[in-house]
Amino acid sequence: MSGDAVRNPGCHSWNLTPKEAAALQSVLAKKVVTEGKPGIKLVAGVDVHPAKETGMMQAAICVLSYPALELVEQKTALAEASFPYVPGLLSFREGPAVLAAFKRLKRQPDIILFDGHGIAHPRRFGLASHMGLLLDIPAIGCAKSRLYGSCGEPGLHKGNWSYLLDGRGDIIGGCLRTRDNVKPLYVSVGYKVNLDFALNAVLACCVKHRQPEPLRLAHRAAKGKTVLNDR
DNA sequence: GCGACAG
DNA sequence: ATCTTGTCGC
Repeated sequence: MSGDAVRNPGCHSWNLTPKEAAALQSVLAKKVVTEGKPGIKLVAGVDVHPAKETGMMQAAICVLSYPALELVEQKTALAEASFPYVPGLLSFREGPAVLAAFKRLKRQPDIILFDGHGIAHPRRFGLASHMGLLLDIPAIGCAKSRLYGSCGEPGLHKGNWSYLLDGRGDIIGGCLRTRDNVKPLYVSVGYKVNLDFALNAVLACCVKHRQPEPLRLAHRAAKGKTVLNDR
C-alpha cells in the first residue's frame, strides 16, 4: 500500500487496488474512537445514488433539527464512480461523493447517519467509520442488511434489539427493530459514539417508517427528488 | 474447496 | 444498487 494513502486518507483519488484498499482500512481502523455521547441539535442523513449511464455517484445530505426532525438544510454533489462495488469496500466507491457534498454544507451536524455499517465490518472500518474519521464528526452505521457478524432475531416490536457479534464474540453492533413487524436495521458505532447511544438516536429518528427520517430524506434527495432547495 | 457478501 | 405488476395492509 502506498504510504501516501495513509498520510493523506482524505484523498479519495486513491488509485488503489481492492487489496490495497483493504489494507488501508486495517490501518485506519486503529484511529476509530468507539465511545461518546454527543449533544445533538442537528442530525444528518447521507445517501448515495448511482446515476444511470453517467458513471457518476450522486450524494445527498439532509440536516434535520433534533429531536423535532425538521429539515433545515440539504446539499447534493456528484463524483465519479472511480471504484467498483466490492462488499467491504463501499466507502471507496461512495466516499468521494459524500465528501464533496459535505464541503457544500453550511451547518455542521452533531451526528451523521449512514446507509451502511460502521465497525460491523470485517476490518471494523465500514462507511460510517471511514467518513466519521475523515470528517471528525460522530457517525452511526445504519444498514438494511448484514455484512459481518451474527445475531439472534430481535423481538417483533419497535425498540427490540439483539447484539451483533463478531467471530470472537465481541459486540460490533445491534440488530434493531425500528417498526413493529418489519425487517430490523443493523446499527453500529461509526465514530465517536457509544452503541447504546447510537441505538437510541436511531430509534428517536424513526417516527413512522423503518428507516430513520434523515436517511429517508437523503435517499429521496440522492435519487433526484427535491425535498428542499439545495441553495 | 465452498459459501457469504453494506450499496 | 437495479430489473419489475400486482397486491396486501395501514
